[in-house]
Amino acid sequence: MITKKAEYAIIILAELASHPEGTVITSKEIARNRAIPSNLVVQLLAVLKEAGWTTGTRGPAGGIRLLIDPSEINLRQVVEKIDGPIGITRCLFSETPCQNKTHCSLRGIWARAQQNMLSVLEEVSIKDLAEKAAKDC
Amino acid sequence: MITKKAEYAIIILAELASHPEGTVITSKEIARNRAIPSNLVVQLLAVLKEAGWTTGTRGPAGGIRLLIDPSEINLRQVVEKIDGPIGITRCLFSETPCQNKTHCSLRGIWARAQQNMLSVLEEVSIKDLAEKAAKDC
DNA sequence: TTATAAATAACTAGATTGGTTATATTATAT
DNA sequence: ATATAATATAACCAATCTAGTTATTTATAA
Repeated sequence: MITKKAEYAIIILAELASHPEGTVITSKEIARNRAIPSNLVVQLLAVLKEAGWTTGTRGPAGGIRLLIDPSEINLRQVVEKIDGPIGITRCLFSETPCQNKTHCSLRGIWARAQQNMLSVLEEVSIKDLAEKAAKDC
Repeated sequence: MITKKAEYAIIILAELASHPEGTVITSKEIARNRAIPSNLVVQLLAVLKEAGWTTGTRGPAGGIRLLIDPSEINLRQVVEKIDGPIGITRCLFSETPCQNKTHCSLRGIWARAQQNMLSVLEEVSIKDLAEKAAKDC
């Protein structure tokens, strides 16, 4: 399952993308605007920073800003950065397929099902999402 | 995530489907043939029976057999019978979409991704799987 | 130098997963 | 009849994962 943390990370990036370039926003503002527990925002920003997507300046008037073009990050990338590799079954995590003949046939089906799902997430960028949200309201 | 139990249930049904009609196979034989813990096979058969897909006769010379045409059961049905409703995110389980504007936009994307995955599982029946496995070996 | 903000790290309750263990029930071969 | 082979049912458990919380440290603008 895609975790709530991954979903939060996407929302955080969308929030950052929807802010004017050159300006910063504090982690607390993000938390308030999006109703995410403040400490979780901080925790997730650490990972987003490690990915090279965001950066923060400390102290008064400090805050977070995007480092990259939001059209360059897709949802799959964010989910995998937060949750690690995606696998709809445990089977798809193991390197070697198992011996069982039915099981091996299943592996291909799981892989196809998963790829169908991932292709949707790959198609949608943070920018798409931020624009879509703005249009909805 | 689709659990190992659901995967086992699919394998059990495929094993049953690959046996000559009219004959039975014991739960222990299924366990041995497919390398599934024997007690888990029993546990899962209880659910498959409840679904109306299998039945068992007790006593010596007893065993399990399919009650329905294996082309009539698809993988999604089995997974949902064992694991309950499938949801790639927690969001898709809640009835009402949340207030957050980005979040609500996300919901539709999750739903599309999930449906793309499920359609693969819906396309494949237990019969398909049993035949595919036989051909592979 | 002090308030403010990010950054880092460690901890936790509750749920889920993948089983195991124990016991009951039933049908049939002898 | 009765021992036995088989299904059936229920309760339990350790390990892992999830969604957080708590505490501490570091940097910087005023």
